[in-house]
Amino acid sequence: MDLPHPSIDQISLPTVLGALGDTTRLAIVGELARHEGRVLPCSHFLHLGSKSNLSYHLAKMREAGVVRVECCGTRRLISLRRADLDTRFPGLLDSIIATAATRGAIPGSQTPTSQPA
Amino acid sequence: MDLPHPSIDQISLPTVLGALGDTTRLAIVGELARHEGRVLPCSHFLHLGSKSNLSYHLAKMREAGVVRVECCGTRRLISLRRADLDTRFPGLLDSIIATAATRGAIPGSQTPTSQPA
DNA sequence: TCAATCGTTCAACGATCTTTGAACTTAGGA
DNA sequence: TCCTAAGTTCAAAGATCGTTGAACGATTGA
Repeated sequence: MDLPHPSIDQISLPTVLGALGDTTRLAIVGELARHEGRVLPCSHFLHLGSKSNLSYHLAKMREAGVVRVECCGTRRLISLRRADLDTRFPGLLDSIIATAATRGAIPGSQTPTSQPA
Repeated sequence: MDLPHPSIDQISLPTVLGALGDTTRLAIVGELARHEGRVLPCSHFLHLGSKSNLSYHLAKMREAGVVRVECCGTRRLISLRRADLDTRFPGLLDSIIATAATRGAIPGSQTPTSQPA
C-alpha cells in the first residue's frame, strides 16, 4: 500500500526543476508551503484540477521527490519533503516558495494573501 | 538582428524552472556560471550537443529569460542573465548553480572539477 | 570573388506531457 | 450488507519536447 518514493540520494535536480516547471504543480507546492508541516488530502487541491488530473500531477511530484504521499484509509495525505529537499538542495525550495508567493511570478496565479481565507 | 528577450517583469518562474529542468540546459548554465561575467560563443558548448540541438536549447533559455544572446558578426555571444534573475528570483540561481556543481545532483554529469582542464 | 565558418531554420520522428472521462478499487459508515 | 467517498488506472487525444540531418543565410578572410 505504500507508494514508492525516491531516497534523498536519488532526487535529481533536473527532475525536481522539471516537476516544478508547471503552474499547476507550483500551485500545489505553494499551497503545501502555506500549510507548512501540516498534511493535506488530495481533495484539498480539487480547485486546481480534476481528480484524475491531480492524481497525475501528484504522482509526478512524488516520483520527483518533491512530495510525500501517505495512505490513510481511502485518503492520501500529501506533504512537502521540505527537510529532504533542503538537505539535498540547500536554499532551492526557499527561494522558489518565496518567489511563488510573490505577485506576478506565476502567470495566472493569485497571490495567496489576496484570498479572503 | 537583435534577438527578442523577455524583460525582467516578463520572466516567469515556471518557465524558468522548465527551462532548467533539462540536463543539457543545466549543463550550459553550469558552464556559464563557471565563466561568470564572461561571454561565450555557441561553439563553446558543442561538446553538449549538435549545432542545431544547441541552437534549440539556447533559444529556449533565451525565451525563458535565463540567458542573453548578443549578435557579433556571425557569432552569438551567450551570457547568464544573472543580475536580472537575482532581481526577479532572489537566491534561486545561486542555489541551483551551487547544487549543479555538486556531485550526483545531475545524473550523468561530471563534477566540473573532476575534469582535467 | 570564392570559400570557409558560424549559426539558424525546417521537416520529420519518436517520445513524453497534459487533460479528459469512464471504469475501477478500497475503506468506512449507515 | 450496501452505499458512498476518495483516489487510481486506463485509453484516447492532442500538444509539446528533444534530436537529427539537410538546407539555408550572413559574415569573415584569402
